[in-house]
Amino acid sequence: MTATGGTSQSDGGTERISDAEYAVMEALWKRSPQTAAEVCDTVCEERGWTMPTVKTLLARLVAKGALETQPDGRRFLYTPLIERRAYVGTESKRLVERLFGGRAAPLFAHLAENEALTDEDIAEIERLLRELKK
Amino acid sequence: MTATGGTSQSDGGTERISDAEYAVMEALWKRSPQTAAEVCDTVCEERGWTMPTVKTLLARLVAKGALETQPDGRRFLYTPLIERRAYVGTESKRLVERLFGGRAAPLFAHLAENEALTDEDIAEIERLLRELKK
DNA sequence: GCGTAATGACTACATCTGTAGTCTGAACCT
DNA sequence: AGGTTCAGACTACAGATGTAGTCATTACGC
Repeated sequence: MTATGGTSQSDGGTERISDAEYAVMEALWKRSPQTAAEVCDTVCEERGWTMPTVKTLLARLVAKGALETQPDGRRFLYTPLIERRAYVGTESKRLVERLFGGRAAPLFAHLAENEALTDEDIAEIERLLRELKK
Repeated sequence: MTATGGTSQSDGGTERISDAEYAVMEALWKRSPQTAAEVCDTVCEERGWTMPTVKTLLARLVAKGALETQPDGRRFLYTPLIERRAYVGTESKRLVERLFGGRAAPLFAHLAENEALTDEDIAEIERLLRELKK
């Protein structure tokens, strides 16, 4: 289960989560279970969507195995079946594989060159490097 | 001009370069100008494509403004109009924006946690950090 | 000069994605 | 019990993407 493409990832599926679907997942990673209406309250204004869109995306995510449903009266409560950290890790690695031949340092170099690193980032990365060397 | 999505990037277009298109761009970043046949020699076996596929992708990239053509007899020589480093930088930043709220350190943390960093990567990152602090 | 082959132009079709509309039935409310 | 509303199920459609086929023209080779 990965986003936006066609590479095999997990759970026997070849689907990825698209950008729009990801927005829905984010809402549910932040707080779940939620109903479709609640998800819409969270994302519709910000994304300019209406309920039909959210319902479609939810249904697709269920079909992809990314969400599970619990009946709650006449509606469903939606819950993620994949962890955000897993998804984020997969997407990160995919980018590194695709654009940097699997090596993280060139990615880092690009971010550094484009001033995408704050002082805080740098401090934190240094800390992580120290831990890595243990 | 960015890949796989719908966000505005440069040259007045809203198109992104898809995965398949990216493979074609990679061939031309490595060596250009090239004819369609030459590109196919480079990518067709590895990707399991045939000439019509390559020709379509080339035409789409031209339409997207990512490639330019020089007539050479009855065929074109294709040349990238965007630099690999620009594209790679854009995609890197996009991932960071999308999944990490614009902060690079969490991305780094994810890669580190998933053992995506080699000793060489670490050494190189440390070197880059030293330069950044100058 | 003639025949051939290469290649761009154009088309095809399936799938995915983005966004939304319609309908029906059952839960909900009075 | 009856009326209403909500939400899932289903549909729609456009654009993007992946992969490939067909055709016509002209460059190329002999």
